[in-house]
Amino acid sequence: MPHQRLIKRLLTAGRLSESEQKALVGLPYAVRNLADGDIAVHQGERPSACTVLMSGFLSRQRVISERNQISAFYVPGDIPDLHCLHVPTIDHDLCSTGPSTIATVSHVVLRQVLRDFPGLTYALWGETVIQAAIYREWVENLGARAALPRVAHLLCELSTRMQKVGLAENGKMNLPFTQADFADACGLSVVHVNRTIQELRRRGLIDWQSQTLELLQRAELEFIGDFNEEYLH
Amino acid sequence: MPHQRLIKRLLTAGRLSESEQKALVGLPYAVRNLADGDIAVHQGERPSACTVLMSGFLSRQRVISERNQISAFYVPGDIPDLHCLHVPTIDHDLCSTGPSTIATVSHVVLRQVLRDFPGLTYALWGETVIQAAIYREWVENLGARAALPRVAHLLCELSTRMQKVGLAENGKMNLPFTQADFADACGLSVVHVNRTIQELRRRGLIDWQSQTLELLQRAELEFIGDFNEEYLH
DNA sequence: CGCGACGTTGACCTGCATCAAACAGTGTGG
DNA sequence: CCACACTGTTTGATGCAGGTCAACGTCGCG
Repeated sequence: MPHQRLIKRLLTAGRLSESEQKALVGLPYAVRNLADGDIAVHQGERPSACTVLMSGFLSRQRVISERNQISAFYVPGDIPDLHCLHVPTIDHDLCSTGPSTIATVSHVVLRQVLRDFPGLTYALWGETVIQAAIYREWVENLGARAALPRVAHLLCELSTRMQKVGLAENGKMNLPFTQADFADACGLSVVHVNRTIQELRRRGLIDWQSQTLELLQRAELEFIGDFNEEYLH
Repeated sequence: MPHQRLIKRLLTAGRLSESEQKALVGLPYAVRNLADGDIAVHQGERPSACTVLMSGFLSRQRVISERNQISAFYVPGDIPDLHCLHVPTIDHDLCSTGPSTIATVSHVVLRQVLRDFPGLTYALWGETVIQAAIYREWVENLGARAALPRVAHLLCELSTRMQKVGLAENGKMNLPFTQADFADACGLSVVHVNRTIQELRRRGLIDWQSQTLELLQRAELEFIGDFNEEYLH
């Protein structure tokens, strides 16, 4: 299995033994490069392998009442279709935002390793637990927050997750998302997202241009977005 | 561990072996009865046991920007704080809606059994996977649907989940929820939920009075709410 | 009988959607 | 090197779904 980000996280989170680490690292995988807009996994597919995002971004999306709703963003190290080990079909598209690289790990092989190393099963379960916590936050974000805090919260979340895999420094990172992506994720219109972002800029909270996002005043953003990073640990 | 609903579901879903079943059934637990509004687990707690809902309903809630946002409903057989095996603190209140009965199973004991029976670990991971799928649906529901389909979708989900644990027949079930609960879950105001429900009644789709909900025209409700029950399997 | 929780109704208001058009940046072909 | 097409951002005008406020109805309960 592709090491780097994922493994690093599992190591800190799951406290894997030597042999478990080796088994994980030794998993065979195939690499695939995706261009912006490419779909890694299609809605309705019954994948026979798990996808590990190695670089770039994927978004989980589906058309709901004529809107394209994004229900998750994935950063390097994430395994967006991990749940397919349990549930045969995936009911969303996993779409590359900007270019990305993914690794696929066969279910059959992975299942065998999980049987041999129960500690790995537990660790991957932990990954699902974190993803679930993120969904919960999104539910609250969409259900209870107005546009400005909603966008602020999402910015904080992305920044924190990128930081955790070493892809952001001081809240500065490369983000190939368009405002339309944010609109789809936040359940807002493009126009309103645009105005919201301008407001954040006007207040001197963010600098976002040419695919580079910088959070200029983290604390203030967290305050506005009512953000507490604990759920991401 | 308390049998009934939960075990039945795990058995069908996870294909447990004889010994795993026995281990699960043999888990010691304590029972607690809750009244309407009682809080089973408080936000910020670091529970040392998992909660299995045996009868009644729990809702996961937290105050977000001065609104009480509900991010999940739990029906008998669910384990609302299962993730606390992985993450120490729970960041929501688990609140009883109507009277309910819960069983608590010590983390220490549970962890030991999971070590001894890896198949159980896998099966409980599957529970987390389903919960995550439900969150995803809620994200989409809140992000993309107007009030009427949003409420319709939630009704369909609750009905299906109740049916799966044998607590609904022909879409008829006991539901102690108030319209305010639905408002908190759907991110709508009480007033608007009221009008939405009246619209559903007017169309002859539901009958909901004195804590009894009946879906009169399942197919039409599913159509309106764009509901597909597959994610609950 | 009175109180409190819940449901219902009407009037009014607003945050965000929608529509439309212009602008800026970037890649492509002639 | 320019014309243009295309994608993404920005701005303005207008509309509406759903929020808010306020009051009343209704039922169960101490």
